[in-house]
Amino acid sequence: MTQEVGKAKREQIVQSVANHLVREGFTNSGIRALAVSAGLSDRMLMYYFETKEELIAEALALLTQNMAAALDQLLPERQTPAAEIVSTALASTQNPQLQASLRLWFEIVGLAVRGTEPYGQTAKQILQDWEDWIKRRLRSDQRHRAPEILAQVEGQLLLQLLRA
Amino acid sequence: MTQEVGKAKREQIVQSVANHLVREGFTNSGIRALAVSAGLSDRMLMYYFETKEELIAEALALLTQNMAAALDQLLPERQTPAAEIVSTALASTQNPQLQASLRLWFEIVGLAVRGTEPYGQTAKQILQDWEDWIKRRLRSDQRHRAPEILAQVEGQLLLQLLRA
DNA sequence: CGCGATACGTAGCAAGTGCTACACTTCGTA
DNA sequence: TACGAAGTGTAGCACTTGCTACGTATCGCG
Repeated sequence: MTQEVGKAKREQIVQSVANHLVREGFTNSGIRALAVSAGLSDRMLMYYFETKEELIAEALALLTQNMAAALDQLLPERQTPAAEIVSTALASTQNPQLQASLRLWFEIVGLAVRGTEPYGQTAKQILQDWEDWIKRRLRSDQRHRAPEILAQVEGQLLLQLLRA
Repeated sequence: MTQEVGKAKREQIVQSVANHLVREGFTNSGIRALAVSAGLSDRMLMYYFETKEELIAEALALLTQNMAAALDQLLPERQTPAAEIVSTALASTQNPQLQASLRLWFEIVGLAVRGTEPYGQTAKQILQDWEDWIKRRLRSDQRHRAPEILAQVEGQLLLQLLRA
């Protein structure tokens, strides 16, 4: 079971690993590369985390939170027409930081479709966050359109990233 | 450079590898596993193909063709309202064979967003095939909507596969 | 002081990766 | 029938993967 020791250090490591994942993606993210990014030895990584999967899961959870927060900053929470929600979401590819996160998102999707954890759960959570974000900006009588709008956003983002 | 020998055998190997990829995805698709699926030794795989990348690229090219053919069978080539195009495309997740191909597609996307070849080129090609498929079914005055419809389809497929 | 928990370095293992060296047979053709 | 190309088996290399064994330094606390 996971130890309760070195909480502050753990959190700092998780933050470093999250940054690494956004920058590099999942290729070249072995424990040695992650350890370098976090400024310690791979030996220490396995000291603070029982398995690599545990480490990745925590980093992804952190990124999920950050992503949700970034979304909220993107557009104030008020009644907004669907078209504006879509165009605002699409504009996020202009921001290099957000674009890197989106690349990572589609990598997670690629892993999640095979059902491998923790990617499946992470993907569902992120999708839910997107949908909630959209719902909070739609007029109440429009909320049922959220999934359709989400699909439009995801599809357009995919096209934008692949056609770059 | 690639040799011109054993063309028939090569094609049969490529077919086997393509089937393997659809079934298994890219994880557990090392040359040894691919060799077993193709019914020969990994040694022979490297005899017919200079690198693994060459083999994968050819298998993906074959799958791209097959996918385009499968799409054409899905809906006859005639003027069709956008909504029907979308719903027909979405119904493809009901067919297990097509669903497996779609999973692979999103895996390819995950690799392509980092620009790693041959996935980037393959992804662009498949996207183009989808778009052409849609265009051929739209009234001429509706063709400009093809990218938007494609986005809707891709987004809905993503949601369907992830929420399963 | 002494002792146990926390923290860390060095080295390495077992399995898997793409790929290769070398020896051998089988075969079509001249 | 001889000879070179095509085809194949056995073994292994160099490297990366996640993870571990073992020893030691440091620290708070009784």
